[in-house]
Amino acid sequence: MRLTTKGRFAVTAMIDLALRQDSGPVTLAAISQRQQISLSYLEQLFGKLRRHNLVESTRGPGGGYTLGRKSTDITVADIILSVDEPIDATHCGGKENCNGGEGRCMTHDLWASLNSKMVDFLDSVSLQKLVDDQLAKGLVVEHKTSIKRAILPMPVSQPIRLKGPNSVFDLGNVFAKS
Amino acid sequence: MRLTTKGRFAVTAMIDLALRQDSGPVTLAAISQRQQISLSYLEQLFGKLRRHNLVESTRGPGGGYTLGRKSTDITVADIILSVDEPIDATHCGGKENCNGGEGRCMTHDLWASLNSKMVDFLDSVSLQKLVDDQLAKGLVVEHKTSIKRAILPMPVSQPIRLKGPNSVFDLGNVFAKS
DNA sequence: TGTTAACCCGAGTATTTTGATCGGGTATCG
DNA sequence: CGATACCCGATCAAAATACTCGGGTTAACA
Repeated sequence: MRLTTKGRFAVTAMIDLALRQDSGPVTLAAISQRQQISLSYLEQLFGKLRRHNLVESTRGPGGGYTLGRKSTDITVADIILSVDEPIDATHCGGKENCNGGEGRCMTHDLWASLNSKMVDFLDSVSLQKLVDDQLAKGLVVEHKTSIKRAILPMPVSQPIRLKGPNSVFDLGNVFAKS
Repeated sequence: MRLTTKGRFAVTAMIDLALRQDSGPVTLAAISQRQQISLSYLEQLFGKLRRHNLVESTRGPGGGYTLGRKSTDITVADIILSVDEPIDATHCGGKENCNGGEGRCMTHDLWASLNSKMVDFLDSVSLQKLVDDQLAKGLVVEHKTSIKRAILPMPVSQPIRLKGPNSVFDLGNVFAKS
């Protein structure tokens, strides 16, 4: 399990999607605008999310993405594991001198257990929970105004890269009550 | 909060230290050998750990590191936050268009709360707990054989880089019980 | 039928982080 | 003094991150 902004972007996008999918498929272009995430980057992330069945896609005009299953059945762990695709690397690679004599490489089971606890935790938070949190905080969702196909030119606001791989979780209020 | 192998290295090294500090200061060279982490990298990590008062250093021959406080009073969160030194970056940097109209940037409080839950969790696991886990798993600690200063030449086994930034948490058994 | 909206996808890029190396310090024990 | 060990900064290769580009394919609609 890895925690980076990559996962954060994915979770943010999924919340945006969950908030709006009732009025039909949501386009990545729309999410890109609202959440200030580059369109192409979203495409990469949603490619993974789709391959993990967390979202379904509809092609062609009026298309977009919808959730692959109920938002109560999608967890933060699902999302993060989909995009991070970590797969192993235990530094000792499960190889030779991992077990011998002087008890080296405590790393293996140590992190396996700590990691599984992390996953358990993130698995206990559903997408719906996060959506509810947002709604509780007063976020107002504008539903698409009636018509299937709104032909607004959409003045493309380019998401600006603030800093490079800012693989960072906000730590501003670590000790604040959630 | 970020979870990478950097934090894992730090935690691993701290466990090693906690396991052996009773017989006096533990040298980084020794940890480097046992845990297969490059000496210079350890120096960087322990520099940060020392600045955060998690460890104390003794210079000169016979010197090394000891814990800065009881292992029951050091948590995994302490260690990871020390070396990762993340500090912010909310993509919108708390700047302008974060609040306006259509409720953009849910990211802020969303991740603040999720993050603080993560920290709460990692803060609930003490270094002593991890040490106990290791001991329970049958790890045997060889204490330094009596004398203060053992003058063994220490055949320097170079830690081999297996792959680059393998910033990865083992995911082998995500669904295994801890 | 053709245009257009949208997904799709792989190749390529700049920046940052990672993990390590090097080269020099400084404190301290004997 | 001299060895041990902490200290520290500069530098580096490899990788991951965040993003761009350029071209697809699918499908609604006129």
